[in-house]
Amino acid sequence: MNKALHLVPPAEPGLSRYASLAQALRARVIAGEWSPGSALPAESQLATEHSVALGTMRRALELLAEQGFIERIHGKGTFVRQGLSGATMLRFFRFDSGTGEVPVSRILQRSRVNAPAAVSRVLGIGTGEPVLRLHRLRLMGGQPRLFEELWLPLDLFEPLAEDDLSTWDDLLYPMFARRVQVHVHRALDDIGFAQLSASQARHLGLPAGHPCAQVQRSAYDLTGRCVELRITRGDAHAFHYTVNIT
Amino acid sequence: MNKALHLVPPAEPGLSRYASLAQALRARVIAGEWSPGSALPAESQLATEHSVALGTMRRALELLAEQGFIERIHGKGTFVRQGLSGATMLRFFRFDSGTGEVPVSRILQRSRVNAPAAVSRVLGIGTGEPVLRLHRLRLMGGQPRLFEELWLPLDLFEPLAEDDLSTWDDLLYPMFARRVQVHVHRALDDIGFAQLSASQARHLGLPAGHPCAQVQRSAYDLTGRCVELRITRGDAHAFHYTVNIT
DNA sequence: AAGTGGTCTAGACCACTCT
DNA sequence: GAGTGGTCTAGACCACTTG
Repeated sequence: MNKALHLVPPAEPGLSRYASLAQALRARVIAGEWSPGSALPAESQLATEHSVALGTMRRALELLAEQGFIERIHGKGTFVRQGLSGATMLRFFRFDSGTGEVPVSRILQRSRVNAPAAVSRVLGIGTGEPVLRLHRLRLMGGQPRLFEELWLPLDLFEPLAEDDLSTWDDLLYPMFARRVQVHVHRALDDIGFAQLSASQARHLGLPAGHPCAQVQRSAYDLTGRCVELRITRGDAHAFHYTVNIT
Repeated sequence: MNKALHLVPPAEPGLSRYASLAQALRARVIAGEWSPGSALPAESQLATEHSVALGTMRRALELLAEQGFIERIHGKGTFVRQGLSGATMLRFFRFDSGTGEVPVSRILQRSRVNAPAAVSRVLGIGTGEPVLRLHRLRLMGGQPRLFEELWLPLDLFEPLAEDDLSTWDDLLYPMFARRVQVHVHRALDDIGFAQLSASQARHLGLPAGHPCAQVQRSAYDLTGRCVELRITRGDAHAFHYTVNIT
C-alpha cells in the first residue's frame, strides 16, 4: 500500500490537524483496514506516514482512545477495540443469589419474522425486512430473573437462524463476534418502568401486572449501524442503578 | 506568598510529574487558595512557579479539568469550577407538562432534628448531630410531581434554618452557594423503585401503594464532604433514563 | 535487545477574549 | 495590543512487553 497516500492532514476546514488525523484514522478503521483486536502501526510510523510530528499523531490517537475506537497498551501497541465487555444487564439488577455470577441463559423461542414498524425504525432497516426474533430467559441460582426479547437483522445474523441452540453461549456478544463477525461497540440503554404482561409474568414466576423495570437496548457496531434491539424485563424491586453526576 | 514554595514536583513515588503537580494544585484549590469561580494564575506562570516545562503544567491542568475541578476557557483563563448546574432531577422523569420548564418548589416542612443513624452515616457526621430536614414538593404545570425529603448538616446550613421561606429559590444549589457558600461539586444518584406511603401519596395526589421511582442523592463539595442527602420520589410511570455504554 | 507507548522539555506560532 | 489557552514541532529519555 502506498505510504504517501495519507498526507497534508488539515483536509477539513476549521479542524485542528490532530482532529482531522483522528478522523482519517477512524475512517481507515471503519473501512476495515485493521480488524477488531489487531494492532495499528506504531505511532512513530503513523506519524511519518502522515508526515506530522510524533506529538500530533499522539494527540490524534489519544482522541480515538477516548472515543473508544482504539485501545493503547504501554509496551505492546495500539489496537482496534474489541466488542463491549461489561455490557451485562446485571448492572441494573441486584438479586440475592451469588454476585459476579454469569446468569444461565435459556432460549425459549427463535423465529424469523418480518420486522414490525417500531423495530425496523430502531434497527434502521425497511419495514417488514426479515429479522431474527429471540425470547430468552436468564436464570440465577436456578431462579428465572430476567426475560428478554431480541431482534437481530437477519442479513447479519443468518448463520444463527437455524443452528443448534445448545451450542449457544450464555453471553451473546462474544458469540456474535466469533460466529458472525458482529462486534458490538456501543449501546444505548433506555430504562423505564412498566408492569408484566401475563406471559412475561409466567416466565418469571411472578403475578401478572407485577411492577417491572424495563431496559430497551439498542446496540451499534463500529460503523454506527444498529445491530441489536433488546428489551429486558425484571422485577422492579430488584432494580438499582447509580449515576455519577459531575 | 512565596513563589518558591512549590518546587521539585515528583514528591509522590510512582507518580508522573504532571500527576503529582495536579495533586498539588488540587490541594491548593481545596485549601481555598482560589475560591470557586475565580481564576488560577496563567499556565505559564504556574509552570515557572513550579519550575516545570509549560507542556507538563498543561497536562496537569488538563487532568484537573477532566476531573471537574477546574474549567479552562480559551482566551480567558483557568477557573475553579462553580457548583453543579445540570443536576436537575428532571433528568430522571418525563412529565407531559412543558419541557425545559423549571419546576416550582414548595417547602412543606422545615425542622431541626437529630440525624437518624442512616442519615448521619451518609452525611459522615455523628449519630444524633443536628441536621436541617426539609420536605419539599415540586410542581409542573400546577400539578405536584415530585416529593422530596432533604437532610442538610446544620453546621453548614444554620443561616437557612430560620429565615423567611418565601425568599427561597426554586433551585437550591445556586442558593446554597450564595447564602451559605456551599458549592455542590459532585453527586451520586442511587435509583430504585418502591411504593408510595400514604402520606407521600397524598402529597402527589396518587393512591397509597402506587409504584414510584426513588432517587437517593448524596451531594459532595470540593473537599469531598457530603453536604446533602436527598430522597426524591415520583410516579414510576413517568420515570425514564438513558445510559450510554462504551 | 528491540520495539512499543508514556513523559518531559523548549520554543514557535495560532486563536480567542477583553479593553 | 496584551494576555490567555490551544496547536504543533523536534528531539531526549523513561517504562513496559516480548523474544
